Amino acid sequence: MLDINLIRENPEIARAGMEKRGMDPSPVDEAARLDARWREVLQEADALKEERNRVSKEIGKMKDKAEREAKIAAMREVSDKVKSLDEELKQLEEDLNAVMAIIPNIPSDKVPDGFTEEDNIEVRRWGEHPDPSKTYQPHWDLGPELGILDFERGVRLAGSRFYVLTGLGARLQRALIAFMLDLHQKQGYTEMYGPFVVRGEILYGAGQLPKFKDNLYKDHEEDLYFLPTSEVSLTGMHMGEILEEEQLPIKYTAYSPCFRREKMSAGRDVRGIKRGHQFDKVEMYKYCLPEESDAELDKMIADAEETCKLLGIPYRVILKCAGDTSETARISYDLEAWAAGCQEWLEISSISNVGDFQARRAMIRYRPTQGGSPRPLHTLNGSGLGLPRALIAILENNQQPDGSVVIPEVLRPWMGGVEVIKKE
RNA sequence: GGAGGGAUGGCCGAGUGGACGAAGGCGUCUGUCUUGAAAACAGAUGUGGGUUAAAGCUCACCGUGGGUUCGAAUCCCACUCCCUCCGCCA
Repeated sequence: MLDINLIRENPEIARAGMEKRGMDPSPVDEAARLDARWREVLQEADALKEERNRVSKEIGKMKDKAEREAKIAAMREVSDKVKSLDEELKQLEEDLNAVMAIIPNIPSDKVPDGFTEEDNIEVRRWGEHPDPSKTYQPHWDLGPELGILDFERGVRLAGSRFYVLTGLGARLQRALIAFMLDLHQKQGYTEMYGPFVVRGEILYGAGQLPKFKDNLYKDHEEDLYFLPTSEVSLTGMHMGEILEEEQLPIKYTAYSPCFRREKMSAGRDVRGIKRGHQFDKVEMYKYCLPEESDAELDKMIADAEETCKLLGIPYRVILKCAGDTSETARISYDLEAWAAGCQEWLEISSISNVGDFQARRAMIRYRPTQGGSPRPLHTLNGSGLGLPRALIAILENNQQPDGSVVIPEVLRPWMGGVEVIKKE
């Protein structure tokens, strides 16, 4: 949610932001129009309420019966007018909120122009690629051969885009989760574990609703949705709160499964475990002062990179172009892991500075130490990392000529002495 | 699932139709006093919106949403959450 004052005073900035993303900027004008009308009606209603409040107090003290009755009759009329104006206001507010909810965040100046992946910029690379002269099996062949991945049973249980990790496959994923959570704690994040379902208002605050309604799983009778990412619950954690400046920055890490209907990517990435309806993720999240969010973003990118480095996953850092940046973000960097089997770069982490966009929407503010009224703070989120794609990178890149897979050193404490996953 | 009790400001807590944005206490801040601190005393101390150059004026907010009324923290309805007891259950 943008600041309504921006729409009032500098609508051209919001318009330019939408245009940079390749969107039609007319919602900005619509918002400005609704807001102007809203203020007009509000002033009218407030004036009548002032009169009603004032006269009603007088009525309470009146002795003269006739005069009293006359005033009551007059105020009855005023009240009727107030009622109809309030209804109009409510409608205007709903309309305005609906429009404001679809206006995206303004991309930072650092975000390159462009609308597709082609326009993203590679910032840097790290790591040795597996020998390109050799062939590596994609994980959808390798996994079942090693007996650690079962697609048929996933489909039996829940349909397409579901799979089962079996034996050492499940254990490897658990090792990754434990490793990442421990690492993020060392990096200064507090581990959180919360509900995997949340109320609609929490999703709204995080900017998932109304836009991604069709991508969410929902309980059939309660107002509860399955998390599409724990970013949602980490945003909701302090919804409506006023934090003290001294508390900032707050840094959280959380593991959760993520549930996505993937309606918008029907038919894409259907092979393997790259894009399931359910996947696990370890998330990093920060609440910080506005003036510190750029520096905190750089640190978070470094934290995600460290995760890849320790796992020995070769990656590149991508700065996303305006059209490819998520609507809640001012700027997003992706870490893409090289997967030697399917021969592609896989988005393994996406790290964003959201600015005050979610904070404004979720009403998360801080009180400056200097005093003064509460201000919206900044939030950042990043995956650290997505589990299926980390698994893919490890399985495919660490393949040996005999088809076995070497387990990264850092994961072995959780693998019960297993160093290599071999065919039985 | 059944029965009952409750939700008020940073916290505790009073308030059952008009002088209540809300007593009192705690906390916090400022001042007086003091070498300094404590104590005591005095004052201040919510959030959001509109308007305004500013001061100010004004509207809304007592869990949420509706309703009754000239007027609602207070009365009515629905919902949410919390607590206690009973039942059931991982």
